[in-house]
Amino acid sequence: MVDSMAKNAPLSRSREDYLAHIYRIQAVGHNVNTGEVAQHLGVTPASTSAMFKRLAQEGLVNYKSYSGVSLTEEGERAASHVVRRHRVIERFLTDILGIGWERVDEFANRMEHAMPDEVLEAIERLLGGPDTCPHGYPIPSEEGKLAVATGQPVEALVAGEWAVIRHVDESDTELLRHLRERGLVPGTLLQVAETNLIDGTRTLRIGDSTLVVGQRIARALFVDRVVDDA
Amino acid sequence: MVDSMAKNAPLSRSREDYLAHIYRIQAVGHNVNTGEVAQHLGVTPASTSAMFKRLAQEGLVNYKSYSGVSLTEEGERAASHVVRRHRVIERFLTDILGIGWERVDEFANRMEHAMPDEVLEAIERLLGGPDTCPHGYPIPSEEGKLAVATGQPVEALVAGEWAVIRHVDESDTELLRHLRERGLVPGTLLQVAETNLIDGTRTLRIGDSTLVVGQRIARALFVDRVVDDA
DNA sequence: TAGATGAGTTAGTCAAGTCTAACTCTGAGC
DNA sequence: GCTCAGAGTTAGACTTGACTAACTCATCTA
Ligand SMILES: [Mn+2]
Ligand SMILES: [Mn+2]
Ligand SMILES: [Mn+2]
Ligand SMILES: [Mn+2]
Repeated sequence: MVDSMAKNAPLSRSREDYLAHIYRIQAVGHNVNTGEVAQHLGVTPASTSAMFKRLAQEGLVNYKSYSGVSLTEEGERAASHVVRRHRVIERFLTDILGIGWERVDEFANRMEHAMPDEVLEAIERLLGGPDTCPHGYPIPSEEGKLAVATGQPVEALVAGEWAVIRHVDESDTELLRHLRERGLVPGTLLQVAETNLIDGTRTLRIGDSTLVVGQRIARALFVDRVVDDA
Repeated sequence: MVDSMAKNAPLSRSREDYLAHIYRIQAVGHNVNTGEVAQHLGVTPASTSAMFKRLAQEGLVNYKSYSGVSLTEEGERAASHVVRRHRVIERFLTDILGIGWERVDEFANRMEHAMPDEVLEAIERLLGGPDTCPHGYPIPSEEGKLAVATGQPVEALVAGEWAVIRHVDESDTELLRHLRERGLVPGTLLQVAETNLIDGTRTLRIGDSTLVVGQRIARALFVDRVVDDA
């Protein structure tokens, strides 16, 4: 309830993008350095440094020169709102409008900054309160609570293990189309039948069919192990 | 087909707003002066002058100092796209999301700049190709063709005349709520039963009921006369 | 433990878009 | 035809957020 001197000016588009990317990097446990943020956002490290300083001044991140940033409580609140908008919009685009999941991340990146709260809430009601985006990432609640994204890359599994796909890397359009065409979507149960350590390929069993995938895919699919109690 | 040196950089949000407002003013036959645009956009006349110069340089408007602007062919194409997005979004907000018509203009003003073409087309398909916004204004076609908005204010009618509401002024939230509650929406048939020239009120007959309205409403309702062939 | 390497920061510049204050043009009324 | 009020324009400043080029710091290696 303490409002901590909140000037209620809405955040600029730029700030929202920086915060959301910091949030996503933080969510996978990495510590957030200038270069990684710059790369994700397609700006120079110099610009990122400048923005880190502004965000720190405004109390949205903790920033120590040469050692990266972390979100403050206020920054995390703001960031989770943006990520929430992003993921709900993605769901809307795929589920209601029928747009392919390989394109919705890009579209949501634009739309996430221009969506009034009331509109977002109406969309969420229409969708029936989804809890993940189409790529499997959890949607933060209104209050900023986020279900922890479990999962590790298929690369980490050994032959014989069963697993369920939880989420997939959403940054590569080509790869996403590829995955969907092969049924490699969140929720799918699979078994690693064979791992070929020479060339990095894996043979996956999905239902009745088998599929050989290379390293690129083995790193983009995040799964939870399932105990084989057959 | 002639591309006339089109650098395909997308227009800035600001340019889109200026162009769209110029378009709307031009559509009702007014000539477009600095002050009116400035007022609509909530900026100073100085800023508007500066933008007129930029738009002229880019070939989007014809501009002669001290005598206003008009859209070039290219400017009209760009402007009609923005207005089209605005009005389709309004329809989406009212018809699919159930948001009240008094708020959708404001929301659409933000969203109109962040809506990819593919998303807009999908929304339009979902709506079944609407041809007006919720307030009755025509939606320009993809190619920029616009059905002419007919209609004159109720103020212009004399006692006894019948008319159909075509569109309503959409800028005033309070007024819009008021109108909807009284059934004064596009498509409604009414008769001016009486005009009181002393205080500017009119008595309207709608279906079985009558309604006394003042000047504010009489100027906000745009109607087409209907011949009374009873 | 002294470099060297590369990530990160600072300094300086730029473009877009806004503002205020001071000006200049236009046309309505005399 | 003057004149002058008000609409419109110019001048100059500011903010945001980006860039390049030159620097500085941290760390890893020899
Ligand atoms: Mn974005
Ligand atoms: Mn996603
Ligand atoms: Mn707008
Ligand atoms: Mn409308």
